[in-house]
Amino acid sequence: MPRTLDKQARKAQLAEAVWDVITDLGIAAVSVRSVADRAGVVVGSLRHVFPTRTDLVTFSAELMVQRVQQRLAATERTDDPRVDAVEQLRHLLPLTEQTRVEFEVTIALIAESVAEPALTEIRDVAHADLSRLCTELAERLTGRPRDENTERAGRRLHALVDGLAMQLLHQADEVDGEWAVAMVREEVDNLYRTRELGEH
Amino acid sequence: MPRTLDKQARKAQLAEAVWDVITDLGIAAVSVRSVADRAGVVVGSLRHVFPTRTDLVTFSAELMVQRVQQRLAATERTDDPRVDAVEQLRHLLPLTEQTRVEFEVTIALIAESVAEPALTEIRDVAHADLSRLCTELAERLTGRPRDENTERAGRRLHALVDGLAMQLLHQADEVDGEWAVAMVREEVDNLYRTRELGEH
DNA sequence: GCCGCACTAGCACGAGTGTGCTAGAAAGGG
DNA sequence: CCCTTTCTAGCACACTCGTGCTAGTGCGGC
Repeated sequence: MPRTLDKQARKAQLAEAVWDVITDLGIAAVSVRSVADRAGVVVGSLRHVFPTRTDLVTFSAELMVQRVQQRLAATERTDDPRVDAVEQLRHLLPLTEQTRVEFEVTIALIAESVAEPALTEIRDVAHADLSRLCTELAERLTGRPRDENTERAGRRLHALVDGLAMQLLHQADEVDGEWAVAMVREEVDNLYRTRELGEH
Repeated sequence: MPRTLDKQARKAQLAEAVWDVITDLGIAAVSVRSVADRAGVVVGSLRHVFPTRTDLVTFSAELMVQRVQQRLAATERTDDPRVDAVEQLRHLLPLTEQTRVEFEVTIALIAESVAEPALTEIRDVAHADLSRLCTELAERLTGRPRDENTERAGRRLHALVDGLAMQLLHQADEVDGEWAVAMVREEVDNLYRTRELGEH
């Protein structure tokens, strides 16, 4: 086998360049040339890994979803389901530089998905996963099996987190966003309280 | 004065063509040519009204915000603040073809605003207006003057509506979305209940 | 009538786009 | 050593883009 490079690392490097361009110049500025420049690579090399622009942007979308899910899975568990829930949901809010980038990129990809069918599927899967997570959290918090109540609670939690994310995006970077976390905690505590009600 | 056309109507016609293109092909496909084609007008005519692309898209953003606010203002009042609140908030959810278009366009404009500073301002103003509406609704529902409690309730309401909108967008067109309205109603009823608590 | 301006129609240019293609460089296996 | 395969580098083509510009067209006012 002749000279071979770490293809996964190269792909990740290019995907990160895509995110850079999106946050700096917007999704419209994402072209094979701009991304190659940003990654410090010539167009030919980029196209050796991603033959078309669609390949490039769909991969960066997939990697983004994957990264978020890894982070979600990596939050360690405690014996208090409330703490766990808040800790996981916190990772979905644009509170840090990283999560802020993630959210901006997500918005851009949603906007682009009208023209790029492959993105629609990625987005749908990610959304369904998030929805499932929220429902599971609701089950764990209330201590009840899945029924229409826990499902509704899960959807509500999901909506709250998405809406708070939207609001944090409109808020300047330096302003503190812990009020949003407090609001999530409140919702989580409310769900937990119904469990205590049932146990009594 | 030589031959003169209704400039406002022409601008609106072109703005609607912009929305059409966004929902069909995505924001990336919005060009002076595609929009002129969609509106059944030659590029020269479009450019007589909107000299640059930026003028075109900022105006369509402004018109969109204006339309939504007109509809909000046009919802007639009853003597029950709960009914009023739900009726107004319903207009912010992508439940009909029209509101669905509005939401998709909003997403597209958010994505584009990274590259187009004028859009950022429009978006910020619209978001602040919506935030104010939600706070006012919270005040009216609880029957309390503005304080940190009603403000938090307003933010919560706002987040819920935005999040539900996001979820409805991911839901196929034909599926019923009244569950989201029910969730809004639930939240509104909860706020109203704290008023009864205070009155007792 | 006919003058003047709002409007229509479209050409032209330079820049940027995605992608097909080819030629060279580099590195591991024989 | 050389040979094969991966990767790099870049040219070329057809196309779209925004915008500057000019020539025509038709209507309202005099």
